[in-house]
Amino acid sequence: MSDTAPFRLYNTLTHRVEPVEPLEPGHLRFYSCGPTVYSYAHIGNFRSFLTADLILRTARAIGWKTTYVSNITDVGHLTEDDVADAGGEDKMARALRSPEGRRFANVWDLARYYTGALLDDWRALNLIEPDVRPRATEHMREQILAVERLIQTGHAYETERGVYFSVPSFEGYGKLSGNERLDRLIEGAAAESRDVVQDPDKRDPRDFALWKKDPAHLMQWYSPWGWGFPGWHLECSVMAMTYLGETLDLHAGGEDLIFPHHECEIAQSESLSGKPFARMWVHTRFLQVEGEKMSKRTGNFFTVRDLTAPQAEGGRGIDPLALRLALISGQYRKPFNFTFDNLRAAARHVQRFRDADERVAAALAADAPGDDIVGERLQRLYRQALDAMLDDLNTPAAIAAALDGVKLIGGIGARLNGASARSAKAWLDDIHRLLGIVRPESPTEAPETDPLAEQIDALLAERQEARRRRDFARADAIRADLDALGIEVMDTPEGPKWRRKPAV
RNA sequence: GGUGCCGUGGCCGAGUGGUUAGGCAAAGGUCUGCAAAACCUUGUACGGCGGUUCGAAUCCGCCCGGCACCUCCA
Repeated sequence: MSDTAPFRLYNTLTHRVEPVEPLEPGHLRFYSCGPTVYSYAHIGNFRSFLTADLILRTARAIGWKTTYVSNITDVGHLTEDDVADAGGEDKMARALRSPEGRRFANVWDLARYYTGALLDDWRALNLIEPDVRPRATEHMREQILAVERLIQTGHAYETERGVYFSVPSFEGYGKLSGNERLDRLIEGAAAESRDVVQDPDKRDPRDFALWKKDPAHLMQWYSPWGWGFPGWHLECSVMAMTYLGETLDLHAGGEDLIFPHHECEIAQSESLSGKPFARMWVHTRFLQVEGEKMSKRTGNFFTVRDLTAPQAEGGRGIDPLALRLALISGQYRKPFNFTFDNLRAAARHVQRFRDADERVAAALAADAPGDDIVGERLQRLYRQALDAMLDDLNTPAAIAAALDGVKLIGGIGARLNGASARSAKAWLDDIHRLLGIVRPESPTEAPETDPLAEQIDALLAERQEARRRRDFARADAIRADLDALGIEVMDTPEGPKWRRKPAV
């Protein structure tokens, strides 16, 4: 694939869409900030993870090798401290005290549980498994060593409460976020009237914690500065450099991470290595839900499992692939409004892909003779989809091309001979590799047996018998009964088929 | 106050100087006992005001509006 357009992404650092140019040509080294595992991940988290996933899929589609690292933050960092309570609150500790958290013996147990839940959601949404999924708690030694080195080189200092990175010691602070002027920062922060607890011994208000001394924290490690825990920003620097080298090709995360998290990562990492930390930064815009900021208070807060769990288990029974498609239906960099209308459309689209896939499989089995009448056009459509993705992940355009292909396959109908079906199959495979929306990639634990299957089959048999007698009133009555059960019946040349009606 | 993203038809959402985006919803049609699915047909929109141009949704200026971030916290 040497004739492709360049892969271009918007680089927060330069404020421009520019070609992705791996240090080692054809090998993308990529770090994506993962979540803190103190509860179930929500759909906003997953929008960011999906951006990373699509970057990988696109890179692989043009034949690149990828090394993908995405961390799990399992250290209990502090919550925002609106109440000016001393030192804020450990997120893990708070989660442990919450109604959902009481069943866990301790914070470690809690972190382990929510890590598992994250991985389940990850697979359900067809996200590519990272090559390395490092955990902050498993890289304590590296973090402590990094702090020691920063102290030795004059980039950090110790106070009674912790160890801080000295922002004035790093010239480039602010180059990512544009927060380069101290007075403006202070002005803005003051305007927010946020009283955050400050360590009075800090030398500069911008200095940030590398290590916090806290004998009360539920997660503690012993360090040269006594018992405590690492600053939040540090883990990503350390784990990224451990697995990807001192300079990464690409670093991604949610837009909230631009400042201070990524700004601080740059300061630490470049002070440690003396080299550029990441060549390119990609940030995913926050989503809104039904036009509003997603928040628990307004009741428009959704975790992945709120939507995908079966209705019997309190979820909404939404196809995970429909959720995936809905979440990527807007470009990652634009404001995105997640609505149930979107979700409904996505569910239909996923169903169209699935139907096309099945139709093609059937045609493949039948293997009717004839020339390939779709291959060329499908190839062109794949090309369009790929080009769209290469252009700063233009998912709406890519999905449009994919839907055009589905329509093309549908339009062929019965004339889908063996040769055409082979082309269509190859096309669906390609589209699926690129966008991940055609089929589930990991086996679902629940087998596809519906508890009502027996009853449904009996009713369908009775209906077939009624139809044979041309007793259509009876047949339609049975259809209505099934409809009441949430079952949709479709009469096909091969006999009746049924499926559960979509949840949205 | 600073920084950044954005404003397209009923809705979602591409397009970035002149030629069809695509989808959802809606209406009509083909097919079907009826439905569903699939396919066909129907939509001339670009926040406002100026400017540049033969020509602007697309470039420039101003204005209006939306969203996000702004320190030790995800």
